[in-house]
Amino acid sequence: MSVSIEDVAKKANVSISTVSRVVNRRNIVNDSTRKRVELAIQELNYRPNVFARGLMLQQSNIIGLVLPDLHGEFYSEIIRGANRQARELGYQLIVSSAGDDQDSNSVLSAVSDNGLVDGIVVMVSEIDSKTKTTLAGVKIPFVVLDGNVDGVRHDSVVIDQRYGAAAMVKHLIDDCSAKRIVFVGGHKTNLDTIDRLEAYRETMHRASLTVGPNDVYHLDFNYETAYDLGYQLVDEWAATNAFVFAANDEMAAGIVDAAIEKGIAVPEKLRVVGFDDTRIAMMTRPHLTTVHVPMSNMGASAVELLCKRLKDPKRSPTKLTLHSDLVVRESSGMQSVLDDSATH
Amino acid sequence: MSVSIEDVAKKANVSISTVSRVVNRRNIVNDSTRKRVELAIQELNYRPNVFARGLMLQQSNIIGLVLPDLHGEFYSEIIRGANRQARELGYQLIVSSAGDDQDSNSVLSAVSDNGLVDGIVVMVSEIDSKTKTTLAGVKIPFVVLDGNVDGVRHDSVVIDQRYGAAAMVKHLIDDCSAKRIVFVGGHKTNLDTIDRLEAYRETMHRASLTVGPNDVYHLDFNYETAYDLGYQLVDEWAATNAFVFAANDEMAAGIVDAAIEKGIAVPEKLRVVGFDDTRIAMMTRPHLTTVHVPMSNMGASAVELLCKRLKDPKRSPTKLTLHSDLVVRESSGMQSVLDDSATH
DNA sequence: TTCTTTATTGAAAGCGCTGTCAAATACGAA
DNA sequence: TTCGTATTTGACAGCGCTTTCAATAAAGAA
Repeated sequence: MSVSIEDVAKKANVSISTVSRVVNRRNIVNDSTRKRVELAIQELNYRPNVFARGLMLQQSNIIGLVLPDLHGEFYSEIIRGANRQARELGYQLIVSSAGDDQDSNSVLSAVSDNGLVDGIVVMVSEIDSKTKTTLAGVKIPFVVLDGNVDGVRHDSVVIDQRYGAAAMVKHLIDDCSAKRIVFVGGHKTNLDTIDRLEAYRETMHRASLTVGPNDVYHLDFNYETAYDLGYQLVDEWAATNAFVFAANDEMAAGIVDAAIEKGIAVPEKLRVVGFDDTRIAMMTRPHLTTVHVPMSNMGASAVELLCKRLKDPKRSPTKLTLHSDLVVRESSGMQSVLDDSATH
Repeated sequence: MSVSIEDVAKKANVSISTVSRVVNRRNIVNDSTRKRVELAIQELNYRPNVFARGLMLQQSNIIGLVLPDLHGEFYSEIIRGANRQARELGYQLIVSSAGDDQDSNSVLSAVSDNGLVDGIVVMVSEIDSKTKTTLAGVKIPFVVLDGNVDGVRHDSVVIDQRYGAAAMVKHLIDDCSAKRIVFVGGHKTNLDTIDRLEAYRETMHRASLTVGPNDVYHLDFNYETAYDLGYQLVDEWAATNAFVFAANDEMAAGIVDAAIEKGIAVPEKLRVVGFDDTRIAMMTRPHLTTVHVPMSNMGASAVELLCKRLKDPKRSPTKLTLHSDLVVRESSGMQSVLDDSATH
């Protein structure tokens, strides 16, 4: 069906070895022969069969990207960054979502065990022992995105979220005179939630502010649930002059909307801030004060790291830390000098 | 390195043929042998090498998804739907963005010519003769998403956007008493823009309303540019009691924000509506009246159609039309009875 | 008993490619 | 002339798998 190396060889009147050499720019092939072969390749529009090649070389130039979900701006940006970087380095990207129907472990092993991909970028939103076992059993290089798996050698790309979260809480306390801050996170076991929550607690503690029993909520990072929660509690929050620190922009937007729905002005009566600095932060009214997370860069860096390891399997495991930064906009109730640059 | 069929054969004390038969559930293998082989497979955690298999079978169970871009909610949802459906049907998905650095044609031929993918879902935002030529040269099955390429046999999934756009314009005229409607679209050559613009013109014409020389703008579907345009024109629009029909939610959000920034209340002083019904439509204040486009479903349907053709190469080309629907929310200035269901 | 028929298994070809090794050729040196 | 040394090319093994075809064993028919 497709044109094979043999067709080219016949057309150029050489052996398949010679064609292979021309294609792979291996040992020197005589100039005139090379030109003949190249012409034949072009005329037949020949492209080496990836399977035959993969079978010989034991590599595919494909890398896998396994995410907890594919939903929303956050993952979209990661995919985008990863895809761009992969192409740049000559790789194809296979995207998988772990959370859908099957558990992440089966997806992971399915992707890694059949030889299709040379390596994997995997993002784990929570690490249980099962995930750990699966990951430990993965025999091809992988880099963990936004997480760390103790006891298993691997590269990783992480965000210094604690810094960003602490900066945010500090901003609310120092610049906006917050006395009470309510934290709305994702699931209790979610890694990002844990980091951000801890930084929040620590910073509160350091400022001698208490975290009350009704000051921490665990939702699921979605707009709708945050809206529902907000709809119930927004009055109380406004009455007690509480600030709301949501662990992502979507939830912040949900709470903002709930407040406005109930006639509570943001930021005048209630201050709400988010996390991630997705496009949502700029599309909600008022614009969200948030913490910038370099999403696209995360994807790209993870791919880059993986490809480096693919090239040099015995380099020592690297942990790349990307920075998160406070972005002050309107929803925290303080028009800052930073605003201009943040608007960009 | 990896465990091969031979390892399994040795362990189970049979020939590789038998192992292959067990794996592929082919001819009946004796029960006791089968169990022995299955045990060996499990113990060794054997998975057939995709390259060897692909080489024999001439198929990979991988399909390609080529999109104009990977940015934002819209494409994110398409990827999500496509990915879910692909997995369900036993396929892997390779995602590529065409627009980034290289032109879509080179991406397309790169993806299709090396045998890696069994078929392609391709979304083209505009069709020039070059794209057409490339597409005509693709030798594997492909389905065109949200577009049609004359003269080339292929399946396609399209949205009846004209219907949705017309319904929107009618809504603005009939329910909201619009006399002037400004259309803000994407590039002039963009297929979606063309469809929506034409439906807009036609519906305006039918209602005996004129489309003035300053009533149509061509931007790029982005929030920022729409914000900028809005910032300049929002006063005039409000003064002339104009409605704004943006060709996607992002641009609508940008215009809404520009208006609010300038102290023009939406929808009281200016009415703005969007298109696509992305999550953005629910996250902007006021919530956007928009046209629902089944994004996730588009991805899923395209994949499904492709897989059907892969199974039965000689079925006649199918054109699947998905429906778009008006979703009335607040930004068009009319609280409708539909609102409840739309909020969902 | 001998011949068919059926169930089960193994041997081996080959998918398209890379890479090793040896063959063929050319050319200058001894 | 004969030999050594590059230079260039082709033959062929084999990557891990599927699949055809033949071999073997088991079981019934004649």
